[in-house]
Amino acid sequence: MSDNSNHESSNFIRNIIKDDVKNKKNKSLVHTRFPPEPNGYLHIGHAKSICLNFGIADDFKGGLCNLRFDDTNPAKEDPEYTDSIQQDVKWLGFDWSDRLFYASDYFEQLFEFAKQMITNGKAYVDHLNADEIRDHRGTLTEPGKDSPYRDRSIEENLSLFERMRAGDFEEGECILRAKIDMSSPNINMRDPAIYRIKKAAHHRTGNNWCIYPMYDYTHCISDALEGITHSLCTLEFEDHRPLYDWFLDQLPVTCHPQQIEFARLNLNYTITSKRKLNELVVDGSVSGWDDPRMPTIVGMRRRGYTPESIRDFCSRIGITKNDTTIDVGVLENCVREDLGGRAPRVMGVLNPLKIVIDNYPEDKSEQLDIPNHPNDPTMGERKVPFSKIIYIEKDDFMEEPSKKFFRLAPGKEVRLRYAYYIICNKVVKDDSDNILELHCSYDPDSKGGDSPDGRKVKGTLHWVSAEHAFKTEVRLYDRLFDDPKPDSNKHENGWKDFLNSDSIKVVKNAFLEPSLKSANKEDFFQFERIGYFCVDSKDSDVGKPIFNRTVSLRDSWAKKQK
RNA sequence: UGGGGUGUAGCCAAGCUGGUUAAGGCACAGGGUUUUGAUCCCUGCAUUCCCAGGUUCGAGUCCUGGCACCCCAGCCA
Repeated sequence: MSDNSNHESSNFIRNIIKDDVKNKKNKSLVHTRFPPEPNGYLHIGHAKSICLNFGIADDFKGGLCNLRFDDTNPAKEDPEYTDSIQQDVKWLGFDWSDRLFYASDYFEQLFEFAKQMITNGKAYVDHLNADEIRDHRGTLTEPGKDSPYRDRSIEENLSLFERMRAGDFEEGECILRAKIDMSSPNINMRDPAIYRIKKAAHHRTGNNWCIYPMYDYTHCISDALEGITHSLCTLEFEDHRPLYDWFLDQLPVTCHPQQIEFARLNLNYTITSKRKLNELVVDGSVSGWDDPRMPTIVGMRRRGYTPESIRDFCSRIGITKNDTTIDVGVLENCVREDLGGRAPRVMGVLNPLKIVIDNYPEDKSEQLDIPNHPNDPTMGERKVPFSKIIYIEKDDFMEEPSKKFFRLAPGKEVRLRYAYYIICNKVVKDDSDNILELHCSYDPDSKGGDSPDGRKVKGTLHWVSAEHAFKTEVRLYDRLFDDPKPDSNKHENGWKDFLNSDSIKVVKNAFLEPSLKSANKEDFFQFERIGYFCVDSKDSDVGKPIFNRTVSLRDSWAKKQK
């Protein structure tokens, strides 16, 4: 199996950690965490973070990585997501062992810490409403103003905060805020909210709470409580770092993790925004979070991407603070490379053209022994039936070929892969000039695809015996968007205008070699000369697999045609 | 116009405390092998590191000054 994930190239975060280990910081321990909010499905951008966090833990002796759900907003979170996230991380090949945590596990502790902050004069209950708070916050260039409630006594704050917990106030009536500095040039430091009232049931704590802690307050404490050494997050949290450090400095925690930020993943022709992906699901643009066109982990899995290929991708793109956009071609190349080495080869005709081999006996058929992989004999062979009537791909025939076309044409000889040489003698058409079938003759001496006289044929075509063909549905997927930046452009009607109308083409009756009838869900193959396909995990039945195209083969001929 | 970041090829990205011909991958272009126009294998692809000055025997790496782009004004994360 190909797997480069253990041979990460250096990046600035690894370098920092390497130094920390060398300098015996944190007793030379490395402990990271992957902290998703369970409010949606994981996507390729999360894979980058997962590979970074778990990858680093794997690379350093004794390193650990926790899985922690950042579940502080009951309005948006759901067990559907905690389940899928765990499956996805596992499927990607990572293991959090017994270290599965929830921020909600810390609610009681978080509450106690908040009371301590009040006691220390570092937090207060503010009765300004949301609009007033915004007005008091100031702007990017102007300082904010203190709330009139900022100097309430410790006793009053304590009692008010207890009453918030007890449910004495309505949502929006008041919040607990940190008392820092309303004139800080960093807006995050202008007395940020710590607790807000939300009378909503939480997926784990039920109705135990009607106040919920905010991210900035919860995250750093959760990290500290778990003994995290390096807290890796994306760039937009960079100016939250002073707050992260401030909270930990106020509290009696013995661990103070180092937050390090890196750039999130952007892919061209792709959208990675939970909100927008959700919109596609809700409005029916795709069939669900696991639609094979989605950049979600479940979607990519169903499309035929392997964990190995995704990990390889993540290691190739690197980790920096540069705001960059990766070419999806890199991703596609990663699956091709992985599957190229280990996908069994098979033959299937998607767009059939009938061929009658005139000199092949009427009722004869034979079982040819065909290797499952041209470059890897250990993958064995299979039997593929051959007979008088076969199908080839329509594109593989041209009545009036250009000089560079070396597939089948009238009077031309080609090889049927692993079978025989055939030569085209006659083109049969209907009244409106459509080609109905081709009549060819074969060379019995060329069995297997070689002729004893050593004559060369340039073209080799895949084929399927008509009477033996297994007919099933094949789906040809393409990019979901046809614009490289569907996200950023201010197109009149928004990003959905860039949805690619050809992102799925369904071939209802593809003609596949019969061995494919017994393929199982998630099995992958290379359909020779076409691309990589996998058995759809949802819509397939035993004996009736349906195939999804993961990615096409590189096609320099098609490229030349343009 | 406040604060925080980033600028190395078409797209990513190494480049440790300044030292030699500026890694590697993707893409692209040529050539070879080939029973997949696939794979594989060669070869080419930044006199130059956002720009301008400066320090130095020597700068992508240090200094100064510009410029460009990204993020921040949720009781979201």
